[in-house]
Amino acid sequence: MAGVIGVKSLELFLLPLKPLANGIKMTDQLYKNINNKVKISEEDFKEFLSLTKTITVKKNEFFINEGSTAKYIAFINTGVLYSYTINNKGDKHVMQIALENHWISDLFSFLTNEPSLFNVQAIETSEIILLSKENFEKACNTIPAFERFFRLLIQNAYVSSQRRISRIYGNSAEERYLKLIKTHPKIIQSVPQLYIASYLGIKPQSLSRIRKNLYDK
Amino acid sequence: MAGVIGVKSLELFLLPLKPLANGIKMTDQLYKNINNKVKISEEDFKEFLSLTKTITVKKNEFFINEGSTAKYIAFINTGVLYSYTINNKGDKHVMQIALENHWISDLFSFLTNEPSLFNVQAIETSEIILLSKENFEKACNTIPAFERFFRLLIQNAYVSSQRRISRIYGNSAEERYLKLIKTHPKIIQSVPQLYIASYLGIKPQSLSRIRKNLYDK
DNA sequence: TTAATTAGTTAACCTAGGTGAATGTGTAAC
DNA sequence: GTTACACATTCACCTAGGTTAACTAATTAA
Repeated sequence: MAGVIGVKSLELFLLPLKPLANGIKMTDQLYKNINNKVKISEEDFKEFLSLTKTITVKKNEFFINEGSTAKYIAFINTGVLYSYTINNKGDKHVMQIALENHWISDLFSFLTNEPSLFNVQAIETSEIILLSKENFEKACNTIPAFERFFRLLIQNAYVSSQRRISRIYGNSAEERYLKLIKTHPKIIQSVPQLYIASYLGIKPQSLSRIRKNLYDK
Repeated sequence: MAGVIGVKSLELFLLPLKPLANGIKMTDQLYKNINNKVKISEEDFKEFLSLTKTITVKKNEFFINEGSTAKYIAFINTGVLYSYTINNKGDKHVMQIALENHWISDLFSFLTNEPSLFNVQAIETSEIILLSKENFEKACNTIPAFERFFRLLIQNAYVSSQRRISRIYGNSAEERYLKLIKTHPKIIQSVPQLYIASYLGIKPQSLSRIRKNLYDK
């Protein structure tokens, strides 16, 4: 499969996890992210944290490989990851771009243990907090707020994919591009344009042209 | 909102539910549909059935109105329903077409009690089995197999919307049309072409042209 | 530091699908 | 019945985005 050659899978890098330099600040971001959706006590959060491990994914390293089961769900502390499929014609399609303070995984594979349909890869070296399937279930069973949180996460993933279909059908590529950079301005600096183009469903040349038209105006 | 005028909402028709003529056969289909995913005992199924009510939705009647909360999830015994949004430009986009032996609702609204983003309407007079939110929760709490079944239903809805995005990005309208009628041949007889076109993300004229090209070959 | 890749831009040309308008067809309403 | 309206087809023309290819940055590897 094109692109996979020469890049080691994350699995190899999982065990040697190093303690964080700025541990407090980073988990703070995760705490806010969760607390934004469900109210959790600090004790519950600490218990949850003990179930996670924080690792560094190097640029272009794989977090999930298409065909293997997604064993983790990840919260991005710093950095950017993206997920994509390669269809039977050999075209790559970016499905998700996940910036700092967002979650990423192949949720379906993670939940069902079925082989993943996506590759998930780091766009830049990123620090991510991992929750394994096993500990995910532990957290859901022992901390009711987390069960609720993850249910919301899944629901939101579903809704945003529905919204994306509506956007594809109802808006031109230019409109979708403008919407994207308006809601996620950081994406321009941190994500190569060819991935943004793919996410929007167009070719890199077309995105170039669209940008030219926009800035000529 | 265009299309809504003169068509009564389902809510008005909910109470006078009539007993089914061919009750046994119909619930049989539902039993198979559930049992296909999770193994349930006949007693559990009967308990589940007692939580549902079967009604008739007349042609063009609304099952869910955009903006109001989806109070029910429906299993289609006979007939066809479809869901759609109307975006801010006034364009209608068909999001789901649900034939006999399928489930339909606005899952997000149903699960969260948020206002629905979709209209769900009967394409032809249909006989549907309804489960209310209240009884959905009862079923999930008292019958573990049902909790599992509905979790699977939600997961599948999510995956199929992801797959749809891949299909839109990687295939031409003609390819998507061929794929659709191959997997759901019944759709041609029971769904007006303009809805099929909208579901595929193209205009009715374009679908006509595509069909012409196909059958000229 | 340089060679080799990978990413981005531009331009000429092509094509799938959109648009608008005319025409036909089936079916519901009176 | 016939009037009306919603659906389908066809055609001529238009346009957003694809394709190919040449050229220029940027990165990365050696």
